[in-house]
Amino acid sequence: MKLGKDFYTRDVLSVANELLGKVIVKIDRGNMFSGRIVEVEAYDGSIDQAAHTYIGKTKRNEVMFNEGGYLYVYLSYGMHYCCNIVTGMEGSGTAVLIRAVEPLEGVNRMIKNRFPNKKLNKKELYLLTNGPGKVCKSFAINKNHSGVDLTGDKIYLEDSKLKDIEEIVNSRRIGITKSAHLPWRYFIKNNPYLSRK
DNA sequence: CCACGGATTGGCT
DNA sequence: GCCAATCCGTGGA
Repeated sequence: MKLGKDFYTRDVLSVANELLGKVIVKIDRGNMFSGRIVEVEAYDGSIDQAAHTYIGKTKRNEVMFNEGGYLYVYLSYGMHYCCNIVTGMEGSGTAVLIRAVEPLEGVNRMIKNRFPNKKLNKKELYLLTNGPGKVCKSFAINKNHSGVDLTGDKIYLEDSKLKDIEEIVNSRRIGITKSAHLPWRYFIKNNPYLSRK
């Protein structure tokens, strides 16, 4: 079942927690990609200097000020796209970065997107979507998808339960220097598709 | 106008 | 473990 508006228009930390285990789906001209979310990070412009929205509304970050339920995509280090789930009420400037997923459907096409001329062995399959840039590359998500309505049918999330044995843990966020102490990275303990242990 | 640096990745040591 | 690649948003002159 597709997650509705109410799921997204809540506080960012609750959404971040509950995104774990949910399935992100992209349908592009009949091609379906899907993956189970296993690692996320929360960003909150009101108190978090690492959030793009901390400096106020600009052309780049305006989508992140939408009400919850939109996709915010930005270019990282000049070469990788990263995608976020916008949360909260309009103007809150909060979002959850998707850092890693477990590939489900469309795996062969993901491999093509990530490694155009390469055959993968079993170990390399774990490198397909274990990082925010890798997820976007596999799913062919780019800046054109920034602002996509997640209650539509291009990109959306499906409800799904965590397995009984799975445990959610948290840590500091990865790759930032500002507000680095905030423990806003959430992930499924011991999942093989994490970007880091 | 220009300089700086970042929510990353992959290849090499 | 270290570091280059590569772009553009942002802020200061």
